[in-house]
Amino acid sequence: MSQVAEVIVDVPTMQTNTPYSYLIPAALTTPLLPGMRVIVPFGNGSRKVQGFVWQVHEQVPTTHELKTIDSVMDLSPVLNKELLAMADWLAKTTFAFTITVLLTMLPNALKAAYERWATPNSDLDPASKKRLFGEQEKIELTDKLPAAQLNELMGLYRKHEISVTYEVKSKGHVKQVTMVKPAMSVAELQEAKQQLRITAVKQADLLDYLVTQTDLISQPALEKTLGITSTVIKNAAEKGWLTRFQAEVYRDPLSRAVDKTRPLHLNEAQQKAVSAICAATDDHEDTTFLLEGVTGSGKTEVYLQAIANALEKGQNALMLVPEISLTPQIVGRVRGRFGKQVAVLHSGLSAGERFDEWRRIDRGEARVVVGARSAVFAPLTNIGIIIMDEEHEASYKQDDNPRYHARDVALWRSRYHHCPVVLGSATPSLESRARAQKNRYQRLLLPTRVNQQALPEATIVDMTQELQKHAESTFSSPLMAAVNDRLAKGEQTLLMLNRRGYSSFVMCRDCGFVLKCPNCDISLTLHMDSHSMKCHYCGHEEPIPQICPNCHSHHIRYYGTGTQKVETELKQLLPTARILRMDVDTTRRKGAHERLLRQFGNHEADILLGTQMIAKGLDFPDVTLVGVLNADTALSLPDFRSSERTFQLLTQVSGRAGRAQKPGQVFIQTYNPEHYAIQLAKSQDYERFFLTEMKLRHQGNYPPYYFAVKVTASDVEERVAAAAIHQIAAQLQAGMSQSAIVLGPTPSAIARVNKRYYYQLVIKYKQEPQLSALLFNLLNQAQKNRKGLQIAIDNNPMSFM
DNA sequence: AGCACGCCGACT
DNA sequence: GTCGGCGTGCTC
Repeated sequence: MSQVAEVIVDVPTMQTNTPYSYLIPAALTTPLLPGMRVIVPFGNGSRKVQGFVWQVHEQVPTTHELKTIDSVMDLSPVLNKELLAMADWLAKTTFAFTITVLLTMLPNALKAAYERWATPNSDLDPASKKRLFGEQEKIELTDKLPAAQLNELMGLYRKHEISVTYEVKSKGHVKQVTMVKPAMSVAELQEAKQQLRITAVKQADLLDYLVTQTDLISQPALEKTLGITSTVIKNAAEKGWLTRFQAEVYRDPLSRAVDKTRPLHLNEAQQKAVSAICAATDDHEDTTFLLEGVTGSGKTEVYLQAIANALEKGQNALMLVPEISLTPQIVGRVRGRFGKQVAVLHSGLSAGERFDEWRRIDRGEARVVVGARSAVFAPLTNIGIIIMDEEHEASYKQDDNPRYHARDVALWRSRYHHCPVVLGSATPSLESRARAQKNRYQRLLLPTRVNQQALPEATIVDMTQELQKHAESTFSSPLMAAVNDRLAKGEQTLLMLNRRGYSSFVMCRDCGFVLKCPNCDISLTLHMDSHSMKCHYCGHEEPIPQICPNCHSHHIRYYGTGTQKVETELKQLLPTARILRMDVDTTRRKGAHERLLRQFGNHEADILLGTQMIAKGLDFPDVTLVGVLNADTALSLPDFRSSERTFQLLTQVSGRAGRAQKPGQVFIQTYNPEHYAIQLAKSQDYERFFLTEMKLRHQGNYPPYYFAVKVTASDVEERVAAAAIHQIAAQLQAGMSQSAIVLGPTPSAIARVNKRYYYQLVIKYKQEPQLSALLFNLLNQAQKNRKGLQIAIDNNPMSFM
């Protein structure tokens, strides 16, 4: 009896979201295993797609003929058993297609690149052939081809006058380098040297080198060390002195040497935490620890020692860090401790570098993985510990399909590997803290800073008062006095602004007209660096208006506050201060982030002005002052998590002050000085915040008391989106129990993005066994509607907006 | 997704 | 009468 492979094909639709059966080619030399990539014929004609082998089993009788796998792309599976099982689970819980999940787990380099090529048949008339193909034998059918030409070619294809072939390629390439090794004995080489003409200096150098060096060396490296050209080496190869061959190399994203670090001495609380975690690793228990430690309490050292223990026991470690704080500082500390066994995965890597790091993990050459959200899918085996730093960070949730939360995946893997998970934070998410309360998680506390330094003293500045005292300014007088004081002392200041861009919008003072994006429901943002107005959602760009397009007045002005504007204002107030600005615009280029931090660390600037990204994980000993310019921005958002976000951000950024010997000071400028999130952030009282916020969540039936699902419908026609969401609401209401609450339907907070209208609803529920099936049913129906209506389901959304 | 099939309007 | 528009259904 022959075998059949069940294949998940790379066609992300609801109808094809199931394995398809294929015959296995008889000529296969290696066994076909689940997790291998294959190329299969799919659909009519000769269309070929990439697929993943899901299962292999004995053939059973079927109603229709099976096609045969075209070719196998891998010698060994790119996805192991664990990752395949996880993909199945993740597709079900996030309402995503299995293929989408599988592709998310792999580096981009392993995704398929599809090509379609057209070749003329013999009965194509010569004139058309000349016109369409010119001198070429075949042309590629891409979207870039003019539509008319593409249509004509497809017409000819239907008439069988041309053929279309499909090619499926792997995007990534294994980097190869030419290696050189001596091919003669020392005596023979010396003999060869005797034969040289006296002027052949370079050849003599090369021979000298070959005589002494028996190790392998790459050709580029050899050329560089000896100062010779490739011609010399080529000639040498022809003369038989040396042989050249291709070898695989890794692109090393961290070529800089890192200083070795040694384990630090632990205080009592740290020691207790490390012991508890190590015991769980040693006993193979899937305990979840919530490591709650104030900023500067030495959480990283706890992580490192827990990782060291797992490595000693022959197990591997996974460490997740938010993208924003995946700074050279953190990576350096891990690399300094564990050296070359560390692989790093983050968005700053090129596709090739990412692929190489992934392969090092896959082959077991890297035993510690440090990375952002998607690193949770690293192909590590035998995991002994999983760490998730800053577990409350919203960036752990992916905001497009599959809408997974890295924390959920980490917990799944911990159950699979029977290993502990450490969720670390100074300000845990309410969900996690509530689970610790119920003893589902084990709580570990680090109550004091390692340097015995008191937490910084925080002052709330009431900006409504400031506004009355003097003209509108971003900076209050107490904050400016403090900044001046640091400048005089030669200490450093962090200033955080809750936004980006120069100013949030442009408004006409005469008629109130605000310049908006033509595609989206959002005002355009002024960017001084490019002298243009940009839409942060669709990327639309247009010139800055000089006169109001509505009433033609010249009184069109900038409103709101952005980092660029604040920087200009700050430079006027403090002409001598050296200011560094760090936001999305100044850190877009690769390595810019790192460079800015190094400059600040080297004391090349007095003030670091930035957005949220300066709040996380930075550790500069000379920073003694932190100013939050606008604490409110997030508070005014109509979302159940806005207080939590504000509290977390303020607490995080306050922790940046006074990390070393000098005491720190914090100023929080706000228009809501009495708000509990701001008051409790001032006193750094996480416990009171937790209790207060939990009470409100309880009253409002919000998570973590209720589960939530957000459903969004979008269409180019507003009516279609609105009608769809109302129909969905009715359908869901009918299928759920009385206790489920539906919020909406309403237009989304940004009701139009990229010429599409968005409508949404949120379901809050305690227990709805039918809901999952209802939602899948919804997706199934939506798929039938081909006119462009899109339905998105976000399980456990990070926000209701 | 991508392709074929099938049923209706404007043309050699 | 046909060419080709796109609405509908299927892909092992």
